[in-house]
Amino acid sequence: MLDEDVKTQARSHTKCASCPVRHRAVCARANSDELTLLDSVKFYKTYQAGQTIALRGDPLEVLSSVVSGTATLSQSMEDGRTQIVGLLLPSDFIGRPGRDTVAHDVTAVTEVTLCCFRRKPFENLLVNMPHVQVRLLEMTLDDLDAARDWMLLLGRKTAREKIASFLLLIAHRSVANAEKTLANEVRIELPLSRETMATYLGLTIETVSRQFTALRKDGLISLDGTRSVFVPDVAALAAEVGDGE
Amino acid sequence: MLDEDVKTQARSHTKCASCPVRHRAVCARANSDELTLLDSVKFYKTYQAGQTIALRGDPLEVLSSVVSGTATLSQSMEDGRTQIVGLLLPSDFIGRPGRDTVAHDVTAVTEVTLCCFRRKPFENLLVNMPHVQVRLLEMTLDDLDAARDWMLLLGRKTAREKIASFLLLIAHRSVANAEKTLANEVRIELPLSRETMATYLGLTIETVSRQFTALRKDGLISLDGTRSVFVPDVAALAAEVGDGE
DNA sequence: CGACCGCTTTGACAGAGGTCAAATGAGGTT
DNA sequence: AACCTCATTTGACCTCTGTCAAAGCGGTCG
Repeated sequence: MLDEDVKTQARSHTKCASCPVRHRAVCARANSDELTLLDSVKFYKTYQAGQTIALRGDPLEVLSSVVSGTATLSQSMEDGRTQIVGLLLPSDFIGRPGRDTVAHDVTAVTEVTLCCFRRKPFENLLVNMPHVQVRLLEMTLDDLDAARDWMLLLGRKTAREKIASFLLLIAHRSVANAEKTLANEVRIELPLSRETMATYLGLTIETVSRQFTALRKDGLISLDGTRSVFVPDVAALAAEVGDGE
Repeated sequence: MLDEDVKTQARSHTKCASCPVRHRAVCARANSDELTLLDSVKFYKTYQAGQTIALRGDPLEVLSSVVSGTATLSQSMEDGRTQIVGLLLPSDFIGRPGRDTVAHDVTAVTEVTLCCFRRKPFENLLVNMPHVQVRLLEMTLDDLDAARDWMLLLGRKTAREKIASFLLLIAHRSVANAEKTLANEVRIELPLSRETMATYLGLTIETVSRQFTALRKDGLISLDGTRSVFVPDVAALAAEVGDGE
């Protein structure tokens, strides 16, 4: 994990106190003692858009939290078919204490900054950081719920429902810091290209594009450029996802 | 969770020492102190095939391990479309410490016996059972990996690949107790009906049935009745799943 | 033994989404 | 402004899987 090509990386330290994900990441409920421990061993690392962060099967030497940017977890078949199995947005955790191999490919889709910990020291510190331990289990359970929700999407939803679900997912996650409820109209900045969305939604790029066009023609969204989506009526879009919420 | 309709249930105690899942379940690495704790609070509960064990949104009052039988975790949409998001086989854990609501519908597909713990007492004991705590995180991570593997199957695999993957999954899980490697030929007893398989694989029952027929015509499997599958050449079937393993 | 019931298989057909190919558009660069 | 590149959109067509319907099969129960 985390190759050593220094040309494309940057390292630096930032005080946890001023960290943008301080209250949502694995350290969310750490007390000041725990925070001091973490602060002493962490280091930052930045990856450029498109860069591979880790490959399945690599020795797992570094665990990290996403501080800024977007990355994906993906799984591929021999013939190249690929499915994104997780979106990594700021505050998400990468890697598993207790595992010694990377389970899925990790790729930066925008410039990504990670707050990294070497695995062994982190595991050793963990016994002295009960709040971090609990938070880690909690985040893992959240990831599991998210994965299972996505299974319903992949197995049963139509292309239109998939796109609507995705737009609302991004809308929710991007306001997660601020208010928890969505306004009646929202502007969404998509962190993913059409192709990456397709890989996440179990579709092809053409189908994604056609569904964007269809939603636009139906007045459910309007586009400003290709990455900026305006939703004039969130409830109307939510009615397209098919399930209760 | 765990409704109180006594007509369809049975309760009893069994010593952990003689438990068939003692070395694979959440108690796998419990020491004798921890085991004594668990033993003192656990109780067994049996559900009939087809019975609902818990529904999404129910208050989560009981956590449990599957001792025998097969159950499913599933998620449904308003219009009835349903996706099974997890198979629960012996040794699997149901429920999440720290959550107060059931996240997915749980249904018995065969007669199922659970080893149950009331949630609050279990959570309190957990701080005194570090080995159980670690095992729980480990099992949750395994579940997460399994869910993500399934996302690849649901999003990208063809019907034939899905069936082949499923057969090999069941083959592996049913010998998990004994040897870890699969012989070159295997007999598989399916715990699921065609319909339940379809719900798990993101297919319809007709497609599942057609793929069984196709695999049989291609000599990759033979059927004895409808639930017993003989695989004469495991490697040949494995070549049909599409991915590395 | 024969009727019945639920599960499974098979058939005919339709449609959603994939494939292949070309056109359009949006950013950069010179 | 003209050009280049790459992402996106659109079009035409095809195929896999879903839908609807009927037939087959295996138990069970009178």
